[in-house]
Amino acid sequence: MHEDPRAVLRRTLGFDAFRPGQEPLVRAVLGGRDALGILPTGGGKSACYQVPAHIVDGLTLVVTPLVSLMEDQVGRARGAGLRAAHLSATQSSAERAKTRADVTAGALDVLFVSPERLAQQETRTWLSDVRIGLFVVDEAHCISEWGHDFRPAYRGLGRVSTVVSAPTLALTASATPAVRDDIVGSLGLTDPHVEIRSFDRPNLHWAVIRAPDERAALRGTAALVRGPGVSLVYGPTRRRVASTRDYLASLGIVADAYHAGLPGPERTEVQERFMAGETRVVVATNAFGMGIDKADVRTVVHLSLPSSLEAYYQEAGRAGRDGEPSRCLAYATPGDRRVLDRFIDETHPPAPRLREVWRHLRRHVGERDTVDLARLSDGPIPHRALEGWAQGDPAGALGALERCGGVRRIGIAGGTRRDSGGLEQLRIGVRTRVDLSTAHRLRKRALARLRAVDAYRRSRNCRRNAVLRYFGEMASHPCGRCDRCGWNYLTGLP
DNA sequence: CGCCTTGTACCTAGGTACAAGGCGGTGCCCTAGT
Repeated sequence: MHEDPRAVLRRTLGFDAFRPGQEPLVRAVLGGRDALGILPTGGGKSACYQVPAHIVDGLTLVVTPLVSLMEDQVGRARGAGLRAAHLSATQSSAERAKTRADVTAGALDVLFVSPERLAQQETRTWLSDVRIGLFVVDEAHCISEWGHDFRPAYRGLGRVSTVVSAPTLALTASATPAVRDDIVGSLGLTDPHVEIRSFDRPNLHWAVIRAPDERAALRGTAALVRGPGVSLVYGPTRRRVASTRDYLASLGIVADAYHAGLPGPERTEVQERFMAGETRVVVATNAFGMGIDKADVRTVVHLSLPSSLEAYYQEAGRAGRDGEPSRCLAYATPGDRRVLDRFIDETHPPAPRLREVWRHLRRHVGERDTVDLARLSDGPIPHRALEGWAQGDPAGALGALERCGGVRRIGIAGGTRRDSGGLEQLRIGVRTRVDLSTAHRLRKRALARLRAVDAYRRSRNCRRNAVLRYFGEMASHPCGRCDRCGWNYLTGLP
C-alpha cells in the first residue's frame, strides 16, 4: 500500500487539501487508470503529476511543448522535493548523457521531454529499458492544436502511451468536446477518468469592437492601453506587432514587442520585465503566452480575432488571473475573415487543387529526386504553394501532400536549409498513390473552427455564453458583463 | 476588402509615379561546413 496522496500533498507542497479536480485524477492514475484532466489555468495541474511522482514505482515521464516550460517545471518539481531533470537540444551532449545515466540508475523521479525527442528511435530504444511509473502529457491540447500540421510529433505520442505499461495522464486548461475526443483517441487512452472543471471566469468582461479598418483599431487600442493596469495586445502578424509598438511609442506609450522573430535574449528580457511588473504594455503574436502566468493583467486586446476560439480563449484568458475585474476585447474589421480564409486555402488547400499539384509532381519528380522547386513552380504550381514547406515548416500544398503520404521529404541536397534559401535542391520523393482524405478532413476542421470565430464575432447574444457553449458547457443566464449584455467596454470598468 | 511591397514604365541613371499582386503565426530537432 502506498502513502496517502493527501499526506504527500501536505508533506511536499504544503497544502492541506487538494483543489477541485486534482484528487480524483491523482487517485485514478495511482489506481492504474488513464486520465484526462481539464483544469483551468492556476488550477494546479502540476500537482496532479507531482504527487503521484512521489508515490509511483518508476519514472514519471512528462511531455512538455516548450524548453522554457521544461526548465520552469524542473524548478518547481525540485521545489516539491522531486529529483527532476529535462532533456533538450539546448544542453550539451555531456549534460544529456548525465541525465540519461541518472534515469537508468533510477536516480530521477521526473523527466521532462519534448514530443520530438520521444519520436526519436534512439530515445525509444533507451526508454524501453527504463521502468516508467506514469506517462504525462502536459498541455495536451497541443495534440489537437499543433499535432495535425505544425508539430506532427504530437500525433506520435499515442504509440508511446500504448507501449508504456504505465497509466497515461493528459492535462490541459482548455478543450472543446471535439478536442477531448481527439486527445483520448490520439493517445489511445482506455476508459480514462475524465475530470472537467468549469471554464467560466466571472471576473472577465467581454466585447467585440467593430472598426472600419486597421487604423481605427490601432487608435482604439492606444486609448484602451492608456487605462490603468497591465495590458496585453495581440496582433496577427509580426509586422503588425512591430508597427503597433512603434505607434504606441509615438504617442508616448512605452510598450514591449514580442514575437518569435526576435533574438532569444530579447524575448527572455521582455518576458522577465513583464513578469517583474516593469512593463505596462506588451504587444505580441501568439508566441507570447504559454507558460507565462501573470496575475494582474487588466486588459487583453486583440487587433483581430485569431483563427479559432480555442486560441482566442487561451489568449484572452490571460486577463484577470488574480480574479479582479478585467477586460477581454477584440477588434473586428471588414477584412478579417477574408485574410483568414486565404490562410486556410494555403495551409489546407482543397482536394482538387492538391490532386492537380500531385499529378504535376508525379510527371516531373521521381521516388527519390533532388529537385529545384523554383523551376518546378513554373508549371501549374504557384511559388507560394511550395515556399513554406521547403523552408522546413509544413505549410502549403506540399505540406498537405506530405500529411497525406503523397510526398516524402528526404532532405536538402548540399548546404544547409538556410544557406540554400530553401527553394533549390530539395530532395523529395513522390509516391505512386495518395489518399487525400486526411487533407480533406483537416480543411473541413479548419473551416469549422473559423466559422465558430465568425459566429462569436457576429453573435447578438451573450459573449460569455457563446464561449462556454463552444467548450461544451451549459450556458446559464446572460452574464451581464459583456457588450451584448449592455456592458460598456469604455466606461464599464475603473 | 485594407495595407505594403514589388514591379514596371519612364528612357539611358536613378529617381518617380503608379499599378499589380501578395499578404501568417506558433518549436522541437543538432546537419555540415566555417
